[in-house]
Amino acid sequence: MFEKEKNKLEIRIKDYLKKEGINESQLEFRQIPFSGEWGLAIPLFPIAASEARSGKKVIVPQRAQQLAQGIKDDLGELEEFSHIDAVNGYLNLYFSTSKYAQRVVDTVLEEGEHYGKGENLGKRVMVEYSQPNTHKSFHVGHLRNVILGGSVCRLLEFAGYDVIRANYLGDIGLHVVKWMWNYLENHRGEEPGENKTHWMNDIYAEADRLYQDPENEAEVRELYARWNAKEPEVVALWKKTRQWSLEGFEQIYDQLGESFDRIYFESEVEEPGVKLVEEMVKDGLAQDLRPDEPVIINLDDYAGTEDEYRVLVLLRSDGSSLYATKDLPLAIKKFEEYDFDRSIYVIDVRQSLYLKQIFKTLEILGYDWADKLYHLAYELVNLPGNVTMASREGTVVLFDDLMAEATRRAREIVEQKNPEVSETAKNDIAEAVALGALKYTMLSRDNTKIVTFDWDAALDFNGQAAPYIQYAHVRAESILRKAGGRLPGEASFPSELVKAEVDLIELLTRLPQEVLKAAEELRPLGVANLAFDLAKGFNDFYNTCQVLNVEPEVRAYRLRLVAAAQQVIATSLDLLGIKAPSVM
RNA sequence: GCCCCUGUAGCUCAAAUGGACAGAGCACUGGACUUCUAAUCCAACGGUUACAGGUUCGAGUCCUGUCAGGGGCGCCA
Repeated sequence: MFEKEKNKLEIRIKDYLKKEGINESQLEFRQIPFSGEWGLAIPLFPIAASEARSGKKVIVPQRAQQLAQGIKDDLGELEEFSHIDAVNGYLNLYFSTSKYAQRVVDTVLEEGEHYGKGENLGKRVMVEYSQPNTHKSFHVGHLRNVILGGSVCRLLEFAGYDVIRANYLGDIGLHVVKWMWNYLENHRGEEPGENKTHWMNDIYAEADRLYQDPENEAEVRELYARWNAKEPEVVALWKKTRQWSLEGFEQIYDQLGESFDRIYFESEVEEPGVKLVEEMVKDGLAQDLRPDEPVIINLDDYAGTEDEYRVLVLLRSDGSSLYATKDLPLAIKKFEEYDFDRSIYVIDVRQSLYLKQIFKTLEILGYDWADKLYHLAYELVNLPGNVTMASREGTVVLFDDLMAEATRRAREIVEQKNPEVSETAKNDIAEAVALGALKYTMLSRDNTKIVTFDWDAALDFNGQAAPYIQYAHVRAESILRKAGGRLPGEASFPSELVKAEVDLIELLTRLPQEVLKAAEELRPLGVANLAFDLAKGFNDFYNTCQVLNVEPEVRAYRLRLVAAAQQVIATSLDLLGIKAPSVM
């Protein structure tokens, strides 16, 4: 936002530095980190240090301060800045607040929901996320994946990428056959109820228990063989039941506000995968050790490394497929279909080595786009005591159970805070708050950090949490509503702003850079933090500055500031996939 | 045995990618509703950034080692 000022300064400062005998210098612009202050900060340490390195006898901190002072004296008075300080080796330039405050607010209001948005980059990024297994549950561990993947997609889109959302469903394998066996055995003819995923999971969990019995296991194996042989009856059942799962997932994605452009199925890449592996064997790339051992590729041999890529098993000794068998053709298919500039796999950290192997294998196969594949790893959601969530162990918190409880609690609070709004509005608010809280918990910690799921923490709506941010948004909208819904078209800002105003305006300027950073690093955390800071800044402003009951000139500029804050809070929440309600 | 991640306030987490006095929330203590929604705000309390070295003008951040926790490593997904 301040490129013009920065460029102008840079020229003048470099001129000064040249006079000091410093020809090559990289200027670094930062924000002044003091609350209530607003402007550009330039550390002079790097320049002093490079002088020291080039043999000049200087003491770096002293020299930095000396340079800062020299530049300050050389610059004299500048129109854009109220005052300039040379302190601790930094050159601090404080904005003339009225002019810049107005520019920030005007820019936000003019650009509206596009404020902070990047130019179209003409680059295509595919993001694969969610990847649930059909016929199974959808638990809180899966939730982190969808929330992270969804937010990353939004960030990339906002940053200017063309994003393709892909999902990859595990629709084949032993778990499916177990499910079908139990269905035929104990639930024949039944249909899913309202909540399809939960129902599917109950049958699966039961199947898994029954499978422990060797007799049942034998029956499952037999059904597996019939299914492999593509017996029409079994295939028909598979398709029908898979559809139930898909509809169940659709319910969940709707609720989460996610949708996909392309859904891949494991079943569609299995055959191509087996063929590909056979070819790799024929070409001498893979070693076929059957019948006693599987088909493998020794990646360290190709990479010239030791214990880095290890051995990847491509096909079981009985000829049946593995994950790797299918992930190779899947990657190829994705590239053929979408010709992406980048392909991101949102998958938990345990698969880091595995994906590294897949990418390496594709490289060995000669696909020059293999370097465009990227594994976005994130840590698990565990239960207290570091217990991993697993349907088979019964150690899971199902998404719909959590969602129902969170919504119920949110609903109670709405009832208490806002008894006069309509029932449907109450439900909408409760859902937005509950879902927002769940999402924010996942997004406001780093991808590399394990989330320990705890009911009390997950359902705590206080403090640094989505409802706090949503509430700030509600307050802003409320003021705007009471003002009559019309904003003054223009308003000049006074030269003296109070601290809360300056802080809030400074926060507004941070959105574009945070979005850029978050998209680049595939890390929504910074935006999550900014959303909270904005809300805090707004609440502080709300508390210290009257908007409606003040003189017209003050009312005018503050109304515009409120509108700008409302916009930026809404945008940052939107990037996190969190709804910004008008009332709560 | 090798590789990856984590270790910051009692608890849960931040920290503009090496910069100014390490910041929030929760919990605890005290205060603020007749004024734009108190799902709010203010104040106080709380730190040798696991430990030991090193690099640097400057290290929570980079390097080496140690300790602790988690994860991964030929036919699970």
